[in-house]
Amino acid sequence: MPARRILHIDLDAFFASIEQRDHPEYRRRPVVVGAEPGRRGVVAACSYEARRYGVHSAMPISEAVRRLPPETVYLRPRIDYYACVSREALAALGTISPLVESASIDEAYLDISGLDSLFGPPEAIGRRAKAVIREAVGLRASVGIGPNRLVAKLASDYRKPDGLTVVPRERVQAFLDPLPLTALRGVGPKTAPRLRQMGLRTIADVRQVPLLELRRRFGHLAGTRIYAQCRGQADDTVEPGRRRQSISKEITFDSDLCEVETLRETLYWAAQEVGALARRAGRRGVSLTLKLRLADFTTHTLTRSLSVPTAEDRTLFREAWGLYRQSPWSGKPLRLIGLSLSGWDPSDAPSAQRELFPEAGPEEDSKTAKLYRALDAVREKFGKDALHFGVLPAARSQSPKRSS
DNA sequence: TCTGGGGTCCTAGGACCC
DNA sequence: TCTGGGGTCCTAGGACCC
Repeated sequence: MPARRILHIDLDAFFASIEQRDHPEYRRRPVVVGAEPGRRGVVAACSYEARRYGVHSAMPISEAVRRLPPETVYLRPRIDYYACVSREALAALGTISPLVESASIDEAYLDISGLDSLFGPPEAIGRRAKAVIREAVGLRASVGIGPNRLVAKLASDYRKPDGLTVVPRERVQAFLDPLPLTALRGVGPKTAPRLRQMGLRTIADVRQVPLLELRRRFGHLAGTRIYAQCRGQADDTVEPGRRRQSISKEITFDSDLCEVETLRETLYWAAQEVGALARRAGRRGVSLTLKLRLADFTTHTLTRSLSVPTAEDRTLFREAWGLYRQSPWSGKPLRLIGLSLSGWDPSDAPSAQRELFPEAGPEEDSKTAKLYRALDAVREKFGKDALHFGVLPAARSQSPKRSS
């Protein structure tokens, strides 16, 4: 197997940048996309102007409001629209390599092994990736190139926004060594303090710890993975066809809720949403998980294996409601309720699916994106309630079960 | 500070079977 | 009246990521 070369591309401040692209008047102003100020929730994304005030994604919206100046623009996310833009960008990357894997709505990995003869050295391929994104969707991106996914990802993080970093194989250890240990994949808010307590700060420090010691402290797999990553060893494969393992819908109430009828309606709404998404993906699942978060933020899940795979709203609701009623938390005030479907029926073969439920192609996405922009223009001109598409389906119209 | 919503993957215990 | 060992499935919880 010849050595691989992986490119990671990350669209800078994705949600906020799309809004600034579409609304010139938002440019050079702090833009926050996320929860509505005054309600429960967090920042989903923010512009670089907002980051200057110490605001970052996942920060409670209340804290962001405290820090940001009055000219800040607060927007609710338009995820479906951003997903269209994401697919347009992904399609553009397909002109560089056929091996493109979407890692999230704003990131992708490309296998660019052996493309030098076509496009030149890695730097040239990196510049080309940024250029095709710019041309296709008018957004800036940061690119990292390395011998595997870990190094490519850390390289794209290295210089932002609009960065390009290439780490050749022989420079990997020197690149990794000074980075903080939180750069390791799988080292988060729980594991990082435990490593720091061992007197470790950087990846070079963690590299001094023996394999068995890491396994003993963090478990076999996690320990093995930390050990390998410190040495620049990581997954170097790109899987273009990865499909999701589960489909879920959840909602946090504005204030904790224990009113049974509202809970029932919310759960029915969630079942409809999950069912519709599953049917659109051509999937039926056998594993249904109900998620409950109590007033004190403790979270519980209850799973039921169904006898027959399903994507049917009423079945999903019936089973989920049954789980809720027999759970020890039934009747307690809830902060969040959610529903998830997984365990896909293997007979729902992806090939058959694509015929039944074609994924939106680049053309449809570009058309949809244009439609969104046209609708926005109308709203801007005639007010945001100018577009009203008749009667909403009953359960959906009740969907924002956020008690005020 | 007071903590969204969408996911992935891992661990561990118990049931069950041979 | 004492009780192995291994494999697999199911379930709950937890850590992490964007």
